[in-house]
Amino acid sequence: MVTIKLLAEQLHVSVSTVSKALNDSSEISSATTRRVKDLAKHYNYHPNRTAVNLKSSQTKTIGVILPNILNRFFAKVLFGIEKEATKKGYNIITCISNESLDKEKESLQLLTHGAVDGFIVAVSEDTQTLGSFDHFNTILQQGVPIVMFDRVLNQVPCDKVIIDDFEASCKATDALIQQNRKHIAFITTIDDLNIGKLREDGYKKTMMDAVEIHDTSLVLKIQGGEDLHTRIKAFLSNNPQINGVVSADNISGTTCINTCISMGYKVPKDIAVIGFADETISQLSVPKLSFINQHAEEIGKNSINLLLDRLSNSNNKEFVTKVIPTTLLHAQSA
Amino acid sequence: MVTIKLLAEQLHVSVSTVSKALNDSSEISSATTRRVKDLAKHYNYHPNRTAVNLKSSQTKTIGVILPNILNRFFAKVLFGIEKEATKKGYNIITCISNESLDKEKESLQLLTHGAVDGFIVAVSEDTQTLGSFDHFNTILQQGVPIVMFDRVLNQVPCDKVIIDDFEASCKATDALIQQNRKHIAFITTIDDLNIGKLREDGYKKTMMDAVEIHDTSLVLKIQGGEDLHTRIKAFLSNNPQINGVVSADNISGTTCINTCISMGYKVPKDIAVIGFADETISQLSVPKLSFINQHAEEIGKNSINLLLDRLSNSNNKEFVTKVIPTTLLHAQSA
DNA sequence: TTGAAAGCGCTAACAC
DNA sequence: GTGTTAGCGCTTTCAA
Repeated sequence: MVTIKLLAEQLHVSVSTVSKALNDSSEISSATTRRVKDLAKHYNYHPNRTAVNLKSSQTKTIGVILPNILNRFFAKVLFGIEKEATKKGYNIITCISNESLDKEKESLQLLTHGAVDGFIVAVSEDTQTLGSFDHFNTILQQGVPIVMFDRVLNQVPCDKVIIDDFEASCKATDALIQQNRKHIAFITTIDDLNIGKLREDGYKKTMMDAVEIHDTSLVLKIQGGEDLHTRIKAFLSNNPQINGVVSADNISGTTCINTCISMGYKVPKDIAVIGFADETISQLSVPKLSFINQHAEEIGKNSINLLLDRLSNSNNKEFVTKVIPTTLLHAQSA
Repeated sequence: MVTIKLLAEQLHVSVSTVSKALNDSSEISSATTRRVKDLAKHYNYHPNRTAVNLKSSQTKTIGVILPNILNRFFAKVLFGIEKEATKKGYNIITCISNESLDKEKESLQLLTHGAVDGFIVAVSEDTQTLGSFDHFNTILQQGVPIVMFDRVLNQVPCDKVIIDDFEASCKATDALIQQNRKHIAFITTIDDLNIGKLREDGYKKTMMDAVEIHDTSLVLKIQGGEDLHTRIKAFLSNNPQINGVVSADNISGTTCINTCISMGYKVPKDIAVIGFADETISQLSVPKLSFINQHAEEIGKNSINLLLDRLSNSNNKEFVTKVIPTTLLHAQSA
């Protein structure tokens, strides 16, 4: 490894001269600066990150804790975070909690002590179910900032980035109602998450408020491990009056369309479907799924910018909760 | 931040005593060790990672450079890497090259100088197209080990983890031939990647070798940005003799099934489809896609283990290329 | 059994 | 304009 010391020896100057020259200090003559930089280039010298980190007590890296990287939404948020982080000169350490509270705690612990400058996290299912939040507050008290996104904990005082799940679901349901559909079902595989409940509430509220409907019984809750197609098919068979579906997660909408088609329904004529998804998922069905776009990349970008803000302004601003607007995109299924 | 120094002062002992006690050195009396550990727990002391890193000149973190995290295959490999890394006490810094050579170079550069102990990378499309590889060899010469997976560069002497794309494609094609299908098409969206070419070669070889077939003209190459459904529909219309399809990537198989269904074909009766995918993707069509499973998680696990091996055995073993066997999984589309 | 001191690579007061 | 020195938090030799 080539160090400042080596350069100093070769040039018969002191390490501080080299350091200053490398950092374009005005104290150093331009001649010396040139010599130093030339030699540095020649040796392909780059400052040792660890040493710089220790000296500056910051790492220029952010810990990102995700419940599940195989979920396209989280992958996309990560993409957004990485992109913006790189632009701002930060690296990201990714930890996957796999929906487990213990893994989440462990990752926080491990990274807290000097490995990262702050955290971006979407809490695990476990954490949300168990209502556990002490581990976050401990970190916060040590002065390490956290930004939570999507799955957030109200009991933790920190910056947050969310979408208005309730409103988005209202929007989807209402779009179906506007098409004069009266038998609208709600399908969810995320009943155990807060955002799942919010989306269900949005659906129910909209249905209750609609003229001549008031029917909120058409709710299908599917647990992990169950076969989507089988459950949906049975559900549709048992409720032949259904002519619209709101899907709360990012895969059941697609499966719903495919199931409808396989059962001989025309989509959207007989049954219209709206899901929470994105352009890519939309393309996976024929007809293409109409969807609520959550702008996952935007969520990632906002999360890291909120964090970097907090990192640079040590002054204690009020914590903010940023709501990223959703968009209803009419593809072909509604 | 609570440091060893603070503990030492509180206990009226030296920092070295504290350090040794914390590390269970036999030099220190059990009484002192206890006192130190108790106070450490009381203060929730944990060693500063950066300082330990600087001292030990290792970071216990691995740089992972991926072309595209939105591709499910890479997300899954990352999942496998993270899981195994955590088990072995390593963290991972994730960089996304976004298929760009420049970003790939930049990430390597930035992390090389003391930020990570080694790299796991799948090279970008750019890199492969341009045949650029100096940036890897530079890193290697500095003694930082690299493991390449899936998209590998023959010109770079390092450990590699791949699947036998040629063989996998042969296997898929042959399965269709065994069903007495003679008009088998090949659909690809990854024509510009080596693995894409290998899969095409496997298909062609198998077709040429089959009795009474020798027809390898039914190849559909789709570029990024084009609409899959539209292209596939036109292709199938123009070639009504097609009764089998091998899809080279992990989305066109699904779209192909949906397109077939929408055109009134029975799947697999009229047209059978096999893609490169996994259980989750398979579920997105009705009928479910039969697929070549690449065991992405396994690839991740093997990659990091190869890297950690290389990290611990500084002895220069021969570089290995590990081939992870694929599995043909018959779901419902073939 | 404990402590002093050096050093990992770097930066930045402070001297010269 | 350049050099000396201390110190970031830790480990580890060596001395006591």
